[in-house]
Amino acid sequence: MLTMSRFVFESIETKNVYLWNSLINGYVKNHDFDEALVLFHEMGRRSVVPDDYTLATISKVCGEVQDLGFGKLVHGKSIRIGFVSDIVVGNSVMAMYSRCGMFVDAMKVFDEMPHRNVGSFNVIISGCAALGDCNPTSGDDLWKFFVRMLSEGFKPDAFTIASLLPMCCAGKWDYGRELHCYLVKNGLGLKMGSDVHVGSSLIDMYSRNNKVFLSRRVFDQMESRNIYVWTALVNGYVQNGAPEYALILLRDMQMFDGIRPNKVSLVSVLPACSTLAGLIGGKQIHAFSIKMELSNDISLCNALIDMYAKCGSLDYARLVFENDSRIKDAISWSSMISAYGLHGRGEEAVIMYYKMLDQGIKPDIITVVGILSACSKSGLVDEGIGIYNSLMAKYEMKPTIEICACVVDLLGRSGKLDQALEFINEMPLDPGPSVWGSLLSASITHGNSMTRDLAYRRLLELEPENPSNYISLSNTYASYTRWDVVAEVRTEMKERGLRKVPGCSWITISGKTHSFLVADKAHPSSSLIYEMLEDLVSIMIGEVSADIDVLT
DNA sequence: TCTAAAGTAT
Repeated sequence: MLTMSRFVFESIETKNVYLWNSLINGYVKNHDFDEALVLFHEMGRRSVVPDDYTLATISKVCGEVQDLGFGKLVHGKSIRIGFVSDIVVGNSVMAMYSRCGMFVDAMKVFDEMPHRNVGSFNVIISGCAALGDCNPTSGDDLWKFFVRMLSEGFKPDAFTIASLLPMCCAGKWDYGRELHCYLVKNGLGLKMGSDVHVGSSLIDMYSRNNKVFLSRRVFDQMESRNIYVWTALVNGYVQNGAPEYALILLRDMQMFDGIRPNKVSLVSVLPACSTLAGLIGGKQIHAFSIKMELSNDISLCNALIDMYAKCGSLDYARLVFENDSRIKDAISWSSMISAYGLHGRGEEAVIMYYKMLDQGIKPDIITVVGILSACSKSGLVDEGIGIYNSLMAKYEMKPTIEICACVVDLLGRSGKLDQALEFINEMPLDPGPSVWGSLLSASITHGNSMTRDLAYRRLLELEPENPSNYISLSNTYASYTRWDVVAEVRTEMKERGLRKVPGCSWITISGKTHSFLVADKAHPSSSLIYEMLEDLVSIMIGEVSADIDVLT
């Protein structure tokens, strides 16, 4: 179609600005931004003066390709030609600055606009939301900006609400339901026009607030769904601990809507396979990605490495890392380091870590957590501490609470509880539950009642509503037959109305899933299972010379 | 002509 347009365009001798605009627009619609820019230059060479339509479109293109330099030139041209007071040109210029990471300049344009429309506010709101913080004007927050929009008589539309929804996160903004309400009352999106943008934003908002049943309700109410909507719900189920529903949904999107999962859908669903420890499901996703010719995609490979490692197959994880992912980023290396750590192969994790540095890839916080926990699990205390110190010195990395918890775990696990406590006292951040939790489990392992009781005290202060802390405390005293303390703790829990959902583990054999609670004897093969467990424990504590045949 | 959506690594 576009080549036809081009043919007609070339055949006309005197081309006015409208002709140029429509051809440029054609390329933009086809995402051929480079060709649109080439045409704009050509237009300039032929001394055709751009109008408001041209400038708005080209500004957008500069934003899309993140060419700030040229974007500024277009902004200047708009000022010279006198279109800068045009609302759409102004909005477009703001969007360009915002997409090029110059939010402050976008705000400046906004402040200087003589006239605005809803879109002007929307550009600022979405740009600000993309930054992840709420600071459109100094001292003002995004909500105040939204209130300003209302007070100036502008009516929020579906764009406005869809940009505000991602800011509604537990602990940040609690306006999610109100915004949803506004949409319903004003007939924006959903049932009326089945707006897939609004729908996927709502689904995502409810999922992030741990209300996936509300995500589902939004999903069911929609009249039509696209891949964004389906994937948002798949991800919602994965993030909310319902991996089986995520897998069902992946099938349904193809069966009912004929929508093929893309790379984002597959990356979203892979952690579901890990949670279910379903190597077969994970392999099916892998096979599907090969069919879709996505198997060399970096983010998909990273998700596959993680899935294989968590499903127990270090070999497959390594194969994907070595053969499939041709380009490797920090996530690829971090995933592989964590994979070795997870399998108790600390030395190999350390080798990977140094290889990563050799490749010139900068470790991030996730890498550090991965390598430190790998060292910890394998008892490589000196290596771990060495890496920690070099990172803080060489890379000027600031320790996070997670990294500190890893260091405490590293020292504590190997019995250096005094050093761990010293580290906690000297760490630059307030030690949180994860830090005290690490000290606690190390203290229990090594039988140090002093650090243990200190950790319990801190944990109960920090999270008086977390039932796990009380259960752990009760179990500890039960092991000393201090039933008086146990009763006291249980009473405290009851008074606070706390209940702990018992943990369980499961395994799927030939399509049948067997699940087990603590001290569970309900399984028909229970006695056989416990016999095997005893054998395994004997091997681990070295009473029996390790004979691998016993295990296979 | 401008403005909006889904993802992976502790």
